[in-house]
Amino acid sequence: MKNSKREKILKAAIKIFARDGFFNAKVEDIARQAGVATGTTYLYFKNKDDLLISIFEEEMMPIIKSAEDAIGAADMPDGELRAFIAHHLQLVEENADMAHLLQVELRQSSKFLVNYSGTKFKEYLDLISDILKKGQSGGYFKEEINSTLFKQIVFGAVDQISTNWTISKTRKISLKTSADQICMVILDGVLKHS
Amino acid sequence: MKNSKREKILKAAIKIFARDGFFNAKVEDIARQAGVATGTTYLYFKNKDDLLISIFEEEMMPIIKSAEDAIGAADMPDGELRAFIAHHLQLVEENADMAHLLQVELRQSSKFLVNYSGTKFKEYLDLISDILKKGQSGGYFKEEINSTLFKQIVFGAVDQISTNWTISKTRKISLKTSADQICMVILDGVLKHS
Amino acid sequence: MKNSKREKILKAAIKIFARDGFFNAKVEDIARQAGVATGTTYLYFKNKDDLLISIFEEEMMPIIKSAEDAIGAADMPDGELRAFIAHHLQLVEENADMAHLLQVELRQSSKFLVNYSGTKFKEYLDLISDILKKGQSGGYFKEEINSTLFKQIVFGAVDQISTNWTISKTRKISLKTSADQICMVILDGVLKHS
Amino acid sequence: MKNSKREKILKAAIKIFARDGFFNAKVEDIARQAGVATGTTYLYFKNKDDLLISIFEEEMMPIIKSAEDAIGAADMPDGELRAFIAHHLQLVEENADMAHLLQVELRQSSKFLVNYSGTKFKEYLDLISDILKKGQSGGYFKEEINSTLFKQIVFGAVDQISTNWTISKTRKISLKTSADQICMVILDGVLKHS
DNA sequence: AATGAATGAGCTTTCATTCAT
DNA sequence: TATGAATGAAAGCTCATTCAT
Repeated sequence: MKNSKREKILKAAIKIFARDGFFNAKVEDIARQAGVATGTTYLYFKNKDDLLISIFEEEMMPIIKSAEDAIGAADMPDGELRAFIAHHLQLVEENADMAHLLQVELRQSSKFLVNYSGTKFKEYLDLISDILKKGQSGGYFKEEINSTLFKQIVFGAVDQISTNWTISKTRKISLKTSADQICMVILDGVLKHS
Repeated sequence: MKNSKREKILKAAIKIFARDGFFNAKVEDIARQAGVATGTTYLYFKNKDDLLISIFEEEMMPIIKSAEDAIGAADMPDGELRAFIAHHLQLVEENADMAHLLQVELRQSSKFLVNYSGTKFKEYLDLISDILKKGQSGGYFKEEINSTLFKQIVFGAVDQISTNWTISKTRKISLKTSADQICMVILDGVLKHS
Repeated sequence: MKNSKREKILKAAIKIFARDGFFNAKVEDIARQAGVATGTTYLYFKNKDDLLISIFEEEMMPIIKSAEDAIGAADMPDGELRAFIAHHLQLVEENADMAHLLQVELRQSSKFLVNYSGTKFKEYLDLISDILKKGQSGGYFKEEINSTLFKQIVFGAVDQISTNWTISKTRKISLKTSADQICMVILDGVLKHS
Repeated sequence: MKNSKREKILKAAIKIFARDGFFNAKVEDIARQAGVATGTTYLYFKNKDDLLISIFEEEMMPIIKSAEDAIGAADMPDGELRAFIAHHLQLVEENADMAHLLQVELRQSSKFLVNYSGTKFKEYLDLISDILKKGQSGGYFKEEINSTLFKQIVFGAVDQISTNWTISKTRKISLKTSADQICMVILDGVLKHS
């Protein structure tokens, strides 16, 4: 494996950034976690910032891909939305560290938000707007809903619940239940069938 | 005003934290912004962390109060929800620094999230669950929706849109339009009237 | 004394730079020598480079002044040249550290040489060309000698001997003797009276 | 060529040391310039210091030899001095990197000055004192001039002018003119024929 | 002999916090 | 109370040197 060391450092960074937060994380700790010397980190990454950026750039790819697959395997627009939401929450459950980074550290500094909202993260959010648009074309979803806002509403809701679940000690409400409830509200609304 | 100096430091901290982020903000800059000496900050606050904590503890109060007033002035459960959402987005527009802190810096470290999710911030979120519960009792809202999840869904959606609006340079979509769309989705859902 | 601390750090830097060389000198050692904490150095100087630059900018002034005085107290062009040379060598004897910096560290990097050859150091060298020009006007010195080259010849000779004297352990040849010999060669040449 | 690789590294070191200065020069850069791997450097040289030392020890030899030849080809003591000076300045012109090292980096640290003033560099300077002594024996040069000081005066003058010429961007005064003027001053002095 | 990835000691610089005034 | 100069621990990053291949 040529890039095994780089990969090891990246995985270690995810873990340490998630544990300590970007600013409190020490490069030395990341290196130790990866089983390499401090200087080795700088052979593969320009600096600490580059480490965080690389995580988002490189780790988003498989996430997007598997989300696409999940959506592709679903029937009907509402099924697709359910698939996206269920997939995201499952990801949070299986990969808590990466989820924490996406939720918490990505917001850390406007710098990152501005620079990277246009890249991989945007691609991910666009999966939601694509579902909406397709559903609108097919006559399933309301035409008057703006796709830019819709993707933020859905992601915001899912993300907030994920963040709380990650932090929560008791985890009384399962992510399965959460997924169902988010879908219910987003698809049908909170108002009783008028 | 006995505590005018303390208040000045607190306001300065909101501004500087919003501008630079908690970790990049320098206590010296906060003091300068407040028009006091660096050391004076430590007469009123234990340390830099305490400054951030105090902001949430003390600045949340009037926000909660005015949100309550806005809700109280509304008719019907759906009107209350509209009121909450509109109020929050208006707050973001009028008080961008504080909004940024709530959105970005509050998430900064799990430490803060864990310690303070149970205090003033929780009170704020509970305004949403109260609206839901009242609406459920009155027969307007679906009973099967969990209030803990609902408040997170609503806040997450509103917060995500606020964050994007704050960062966005163009601000093509007005917060007024955003409020309407959020209400539409949350109240009626995205699915066409079945 | 308001600037006593700054002055102490500057003096300490001269000593440590002279002892260890610019690159080997540690800021921590300079601070310790000055009797202050490491961080204090950065209250008065932007960085390590600024420390070296400040030495040249600020310590050259009194040197130039006292050289001017020595020249002013001398009779005749040849007396003025003798005065300059004797003064410089005396300076070397009395202030070995500063002399070392001028001789060795100033040459260190082209960066410094380029940036500072036009300032205080140039002023010092110009004392020599002024002596030449005055002597030429008075009919004492040969008109065909270029003043730009002359100042370099004289300074180069004096500087080389100073450097060797500073380094030399035995110091067999006194600086007094050296001054006489430099003057003899520069004024009359090595050739026997033709 | 058995030692072609060693020679390549040495030449590369001259170039890089001249370009960046000894302390700022990276061994990796030297290796790259030489077209070898970093580690290879350490097969031929003990460490970075040894590289600088070796340059002086080994590259001085041909310089001394060619200076000797130039002197040997000259007539009369004054011709020999002219030959030495002209040769040195020509060397500076043709081999700027090596000249820079001799002028700037050799002075860098007392360590090098102390350890190496007694070796090849001393041999080079002794060419000047030999010229003086021979001229004194032949009745051409003043007996009262000390040869140790004389060689420093001549080298100092030539070196200072070389250094300035190397750094100077305009190079208004040619090295040919410089050589003539140095000779004029050293041989006949600045004083008008008394 | 040659490689170049890996090492880790060591340095500059920052900044939250203290304390003499 | 208020000041702001001084502190010094702490961390990011560099690079001479090593060593497994």
